Amino acid sequence: MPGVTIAEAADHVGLTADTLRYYEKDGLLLRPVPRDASGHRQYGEPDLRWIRLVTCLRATGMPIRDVRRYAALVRAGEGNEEERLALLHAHREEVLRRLAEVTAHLGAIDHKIGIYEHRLEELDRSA
Amino acid sequence: MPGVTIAEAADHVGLTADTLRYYEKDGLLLRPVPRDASGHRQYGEPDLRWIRLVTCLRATGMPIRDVRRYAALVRAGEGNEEERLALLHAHREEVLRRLAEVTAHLGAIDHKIGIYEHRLEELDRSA
DNA sequence: GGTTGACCTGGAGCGCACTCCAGGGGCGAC
DNA sequence: GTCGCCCCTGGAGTGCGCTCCAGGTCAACC
Repeated sequence: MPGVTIAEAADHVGLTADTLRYYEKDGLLLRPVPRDASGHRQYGEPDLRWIRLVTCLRATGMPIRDVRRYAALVRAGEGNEEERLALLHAHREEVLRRLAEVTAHLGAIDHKIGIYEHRLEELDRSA
Repeated sequence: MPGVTIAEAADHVGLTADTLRYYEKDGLLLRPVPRDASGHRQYGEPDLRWIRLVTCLRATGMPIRDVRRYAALVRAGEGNEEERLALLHAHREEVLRRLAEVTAHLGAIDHKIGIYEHRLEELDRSA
């Protein structure tokens, strides 16, 4: 048994079967997922590993089209490592930028929360 | 001059005029923005302050519908502070959850970057 | 008084990332 | 052999959050 079904794969990586088919059709995977005799997909460990990396990229906000570009680079084989690295670096910078932005805005919200808490305390005391 | 034009307001808060109109129509603001004699919107300082808070909420990923709920609470006036606070708290928790998730996934990507950097160094040395 | 430019409205359109569906095939259990 | 279940495909539909557009008003400037 060299692979798992799409339902099992979905379960392992935390996506739905529909999403896995969509990713494959959209060129996000390194190869067409192998099939068994009746045409059902059989995900091997390498497929799952790659999909887990894809979910890391997606979960950090990389757009589908960039994942596709990255997959294309890996698919093209050795020799473009600089390009892959540049893509990952650019993404990393973008993620850090967004983390900083969210953190800053969260600070403002925390401030607001503090104000409400203070106000409610006052009400409590005066009650 | 008790207010600024929509273009100026958009500029101040970092949104577009279209988005400001959309927010207003969608119930994200505390009140219909006041108009001048010819029907043009005039944003006052309170409007701008509120919109800045809205952008904080949006920038941290709060869905439009939750911003609308929050706006409705504030519009309803005093007496529902606990509810507002609960909403903000829930959002805060959600943001922290997402920050942690992104940070974790970013770690995996950093690891990948490290691998490529190492590999490229090796290539350099052997060249 | 004609032109320009900013604003108005209602509503259509768009990009993204899925998500769902109809219609059909294969296979093991009873 | 038929029931139930999982899988297949191509394509349509969905939700979100804007973004754009046509057609019109108004004030200012030349």
